[in-house]
Amino acid sequence: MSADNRAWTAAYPAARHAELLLDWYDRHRRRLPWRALPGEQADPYRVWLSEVMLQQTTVQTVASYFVDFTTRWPKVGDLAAAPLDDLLARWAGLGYYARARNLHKCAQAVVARHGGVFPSDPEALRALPGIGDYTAAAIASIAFDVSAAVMDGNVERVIARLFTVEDPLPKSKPALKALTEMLTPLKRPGDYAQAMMDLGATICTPKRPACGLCPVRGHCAAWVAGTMERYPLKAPKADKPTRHGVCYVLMRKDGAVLLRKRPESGLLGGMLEFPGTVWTESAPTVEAIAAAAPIKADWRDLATGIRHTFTHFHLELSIRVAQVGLGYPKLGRWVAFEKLGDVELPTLFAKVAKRVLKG
DNA sequence: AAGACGGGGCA
DNA sequence: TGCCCAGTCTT
Repeated sequence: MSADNRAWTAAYPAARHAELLLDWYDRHRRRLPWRALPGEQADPYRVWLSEVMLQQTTVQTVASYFVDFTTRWPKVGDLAAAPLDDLLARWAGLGYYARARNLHKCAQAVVARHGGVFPSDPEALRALPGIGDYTAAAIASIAFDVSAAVMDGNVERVIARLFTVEDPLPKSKPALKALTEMLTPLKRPGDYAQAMMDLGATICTPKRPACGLCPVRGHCAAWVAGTMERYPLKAPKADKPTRHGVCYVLMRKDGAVLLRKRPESGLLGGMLEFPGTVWTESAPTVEAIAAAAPIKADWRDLATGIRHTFTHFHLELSIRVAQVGLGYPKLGRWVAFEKLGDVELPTLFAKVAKRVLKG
């Protein structure tokens, strides 16, 4: 850290910063389905559910899922009692399906370990499935008024700019966390955390931040220097390989298609898929393609397949289609084509279905 | 410490 | 179309 940086940090007016931010939040707070009204106590169940959904996922995407979940399962005990497959079906499209499996485990643990009441202690929360540092601090501060430092990607960016942190992420995380702890107030810690995240999402954006609207720009080292977009610095990322595969869409006479269940853990764990080859970096051999067919049939190759990008690889998936009569109950799970939206089908395979429909 | 793990938004 | 975004768990 530079001498300038140390001096700025040592002299930082943390109390004034929190005051300005909370005042801005009171005037501009976003109305979101999971937020309590001003002055009302937040429901820990709703805070937990929303925070898990918001991991790696935008507010816009989460909103409708949150309403659906809380309508269907109003209390944590309702979620704990639901079959996992029902939960996965409603989660389909949100991604990171381990979150849904852990959501179910966590609901059951809250019932079993805590009598159906969420604990307020960040350490106890942190011990529950699917709750890490971020979510534990978010629940403790938002639902229980515990002064815990909440740091997500938005907060990391805001802090890196306020203090012109020169170390790249993820190496800088401990320093950013220490600065967040220094700034988090004892009063209204939950509103402070939500204010920082709102600021990062709406004003202190990755590109072209709207500093003219920022309540704390006068206390922002990057704004003073005019170098906002330089922060946060990041370590270079590895490039993604491309994998290839073939999948089979077997259409039954009555309009149902054949699906099978993926293994409970790993990529798209516990979700449904169209049968097919494994996905490999070298294109699958003719033998491997033939061996992956669910039955011998007159398979027709679609002219264009699907390209889909996962976190760590691209996938090019070719599609083969065939028709059969009724029967074949043992082959897998038959689902009516128009009911594919109601089952635990990840977006990748929803794209495959859509492509088949278009020919 | 590094890699696994989706899908949506935006240029 | 291609690039960016970013919590938790596992190894």
